[in-house]
Amino acid sequence: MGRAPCCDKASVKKGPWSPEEDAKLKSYIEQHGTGGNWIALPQKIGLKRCGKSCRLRWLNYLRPNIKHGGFSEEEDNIICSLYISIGSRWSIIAAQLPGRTDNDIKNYWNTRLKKKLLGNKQRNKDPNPNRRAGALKQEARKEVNGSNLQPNGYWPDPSMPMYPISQSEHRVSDEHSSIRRLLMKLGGRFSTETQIPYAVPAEQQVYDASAALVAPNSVMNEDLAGSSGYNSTELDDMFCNSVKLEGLDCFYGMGNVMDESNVTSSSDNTNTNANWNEVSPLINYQPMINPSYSSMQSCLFEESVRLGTQ
DNA sequence: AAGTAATGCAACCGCCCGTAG
DNA sequence: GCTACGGGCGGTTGCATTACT
Repeated sequence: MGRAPCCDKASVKKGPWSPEEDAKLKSYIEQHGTGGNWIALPQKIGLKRCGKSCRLRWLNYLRPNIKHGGFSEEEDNIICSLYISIGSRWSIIAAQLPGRTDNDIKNYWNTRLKKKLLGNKQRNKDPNPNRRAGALKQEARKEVNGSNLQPNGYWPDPSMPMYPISQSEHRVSDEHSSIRRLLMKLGGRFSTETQIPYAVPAEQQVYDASAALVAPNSVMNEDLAGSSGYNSTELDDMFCNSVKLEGLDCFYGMGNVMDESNVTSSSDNTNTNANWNEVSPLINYQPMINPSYSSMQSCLFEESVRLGTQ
């Protein structure tokens, strides 16, 4: 016997929320709170919606101080760094980015960050947009013909074998670990500023495996120091003593502070699973050895070779 | 201008977990 | 200890918009 559904699916409305529904839900929660029971809430306010749908709408859209879009480079780095360490636990990642929801971050990762790493250019950032579609069609044709040349200048470039698309499509489960390995080698630093708009000469595409060995956290701290104004020793002390770092909220809670349950999760204030103490021991930030687009390309190439030999 | 493909995001689905009875 | 239930989460889908031919 299966579980009883949380609501009568035949009588609840689905699809986009109307402004009226938004207003009803928002005003009720602002006045009365959720009452601790999302399932009962829609009946109370006369909404023909599933309780889960109400919860999602509130958390992802109606809640105050929600930020949409416009991810900064710093946020990119945080997302990538945390993805290295904990994988696709979006609610935990969202908890480190005030105003961001897990859904937002998940979408951002799936639609942009991942594609950046895999070498796809964003449409709206294409320096030569008129050529893009034609180049893509050419790529498709050449893949069919067994060629890997990329005339548009984007990675993978002519000197590097392409990540085999037909195979990768059947390796969805490998993709997560593959990207994680890539990010680990890159040390979590991810910047659009480092992208280069032309093909990387083959002689520059040598990946220095020795340089990608795990480095001490203090090196990561040097990175933080650069952006925060603290030196690495101060950072070490602060982390050890649970001092909240101004401008480094993403690392807030690495000590006992978060245990006091007063840390606001951007995704869900009641998210008891987003326990930083539980997760932080798993996190091993590594430095960006060579934060260039070419090094990312080389890493991914190496990864594709590794997958191809499995 | 019309048609097509690609993209981004809101919303849904289904599973897992914690907890009350 | 068992069961039912609600909350929470990650994965996936559907559709509107945008870019391009």
